[in-house]
Amino acid sequence: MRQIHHPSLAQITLTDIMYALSDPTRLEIVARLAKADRKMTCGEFDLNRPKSSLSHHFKILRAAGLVETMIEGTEHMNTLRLSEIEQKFPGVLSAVLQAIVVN
Amino acid sequence: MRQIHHPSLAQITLTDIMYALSDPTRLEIVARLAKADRKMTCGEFDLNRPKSSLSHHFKILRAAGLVETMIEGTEHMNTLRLSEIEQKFPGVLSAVLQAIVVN
DNA sequence: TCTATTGTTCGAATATAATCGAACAATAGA
DNA sequence: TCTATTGTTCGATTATATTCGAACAATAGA
Repeated sequence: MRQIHHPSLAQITLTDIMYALSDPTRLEIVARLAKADRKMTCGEFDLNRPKSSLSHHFKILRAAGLVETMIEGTEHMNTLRLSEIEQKFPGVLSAVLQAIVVN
Repeated sequence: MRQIHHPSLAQITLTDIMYALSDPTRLEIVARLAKADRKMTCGEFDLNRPKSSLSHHFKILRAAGLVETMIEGTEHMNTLRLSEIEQKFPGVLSAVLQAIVVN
């Protein structure tokens, strides 16, 4: 477990971002992270799904570069990489987040 | 053939949009349509693929609400539904288009 | 050292998507 | 009516994703 890989800004692609956001569960996770604006453990999002399924979705969010996960004890603390994504793709993620709130 | 179904604004979902934009070929089609800013036939995008594959991608773009196709003679004229999508999800598609141009 | 907690990985089943040739449909124009 | 043009639909194959239980790994705290 120990270390978790995160892509650098240069490695993040628009298609990966779009793909990660095309699943309702993942979109929900991203929305909750944005709204909370703090580190959240995987368990806090009590979506109605087994651990292994959630772990899978977090893996995709991390691989896309949307979520950063830092290990603190036995917990995995997740944050949205909002400012970084905004730097690379200005307006994309912020507009998506706004769209989730409104719609 | 005759008529082609297009979703109404109310039927368009963010996840469908994200999914449609997660494929490089479709993203390319959307980018070309935006840049051209005019009606384009399917054949004009000479992507290196068989007709049936392109037809499949256009179908998904239409179903997501991104592309409108009007039949003129034997040709199918495609346009981006940019202003409509902007109305429902302000900033999302325009930011994506900008990101394609820059990156 | 034992146990509880948190999350990942594995493996297998199921579902969804991409790809492309061939056949088909609609229309324009000769 | 015949033919060329433009795309769609069908059907089959291959590739990717999703889902979830079970086993595993890392750590904290008793």
